[in-house]
Amino acid sequence: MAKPAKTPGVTLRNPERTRERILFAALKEFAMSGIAGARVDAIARRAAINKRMLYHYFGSKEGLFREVLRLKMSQRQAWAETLSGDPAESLSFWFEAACKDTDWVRLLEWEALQEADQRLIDQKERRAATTRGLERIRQRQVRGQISSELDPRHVMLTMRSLTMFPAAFPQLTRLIMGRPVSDPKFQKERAVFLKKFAAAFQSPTHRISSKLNRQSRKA
Amino acid sequence: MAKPAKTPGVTLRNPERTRERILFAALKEFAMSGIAGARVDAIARRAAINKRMLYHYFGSKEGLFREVLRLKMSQRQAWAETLSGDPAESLSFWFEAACKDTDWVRLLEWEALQEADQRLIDQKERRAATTRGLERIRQRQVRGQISSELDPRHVMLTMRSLTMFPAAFPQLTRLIMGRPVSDPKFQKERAVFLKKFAAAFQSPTHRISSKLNRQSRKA
DNA sequence: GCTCCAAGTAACTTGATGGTTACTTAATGG
DNA sequence: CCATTAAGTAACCATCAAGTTACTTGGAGC
Repeated sequence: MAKPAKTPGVTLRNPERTRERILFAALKEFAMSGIAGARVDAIARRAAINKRMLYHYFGSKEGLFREVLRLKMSQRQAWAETLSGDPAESLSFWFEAACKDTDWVRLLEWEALQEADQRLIDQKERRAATTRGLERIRQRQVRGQISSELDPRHVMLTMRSLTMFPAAFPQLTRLIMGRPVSDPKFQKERAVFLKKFAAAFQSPTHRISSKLNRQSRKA
Repeated sequence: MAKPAKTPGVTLRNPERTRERILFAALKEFAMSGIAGARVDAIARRAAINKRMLYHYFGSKEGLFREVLRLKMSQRQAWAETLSGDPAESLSFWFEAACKDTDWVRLLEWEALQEADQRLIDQKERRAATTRGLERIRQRQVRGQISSELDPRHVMLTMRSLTMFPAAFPQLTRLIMGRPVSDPKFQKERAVFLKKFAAAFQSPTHRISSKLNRQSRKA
């Protein structure tokens, strides 16, 4: 009997599915507790697999963490390349993205904290992605969407700061804003603010003319 | 024999000194490894005291963490009240402060990550301090140093973002800037950038006039 | 059907770690 | 002096958690 293939998805043994389950469960646990705080047993329980399989596929807790970070990173990067636009749009867009994908922000935060100032996990690809990002900023400078007076690296660092900070420090944000970061009202309000604030990246001349236009229209 | 008081500082038993040693050691260990990652034995070793004393004074690891946070917080707040000034100055100032006192940034980061969205540690005092900070921003708005069009809360959140982010995410900063956060060259450069960038907080009219002046002078 | 390997399981080991017990000793005040 | 209390020590323990051992079983190819 050649068997009807393997009745896809209903076989008892299913390495890929198991791997994915582990990765997804690990993402959640690592985002929640970090690499030191996460419990291997908890990951196994959440993934509904035997703990041994985790070592089978990933060797160690650290190995698993690396793989989780790598996976999430590649997902995001593939996704990030697609969009471009003026700072006003991308600022608020990335801010909202950070609020929605707090797992990612937290993963980066855990990475920041453990950092035994050793080599980064996917250093090479991350460098490449960063370079591409800087290039996109330069293009926008040419197009006049961003002031050419500003160093692209500083622009990028500034944008990252503005978009990620609230999700990274929810307790401070709440203290300042009086609302939890998860509150849609806060997110909306902040997005609006960032759109206005994005003018800071525009070249002085652009900014002046647009402001003057808007004001003269009113008058 | 009435004994020469207690030959201050050289007595064998010295509760205050012990307490301080523990707190200082704990600050270091907690900043380095977080609450879950820090080893009580490591704290005891670093403080050169017996582990038992730690429990004698602080009850538990968490209790110790709370006390450390509280102490550091009160130190900083007392210190923060002193200075005021225009955004250009305070932005770069607080940025440099964050780079220098990474322990503090990391402590806040650990707090952000553990946050079982429970009540904050020194909530009351922190709320009060935040309110005072917002008040100072309003004063600067009145004085015209900050645009009155901007919501003080958003201004504050933005300033915090800009000043703390690099110290909070050294790995990202390094990726973007090509230099470690600890590099004085980076710090200087960023401080200069922030001084320029602080113009974003000034009211449009102010900005326009100053820009126009500068440009017309050239022309 | 049979073999063989990867997928999967349960129970165990080993070491670390937060917290404790049971004790000693310095200072203080009457 | 002496009693009492707080500071300090060393050895211990229960627990928890990462990683392993030793085993079973599904399924693909022959």
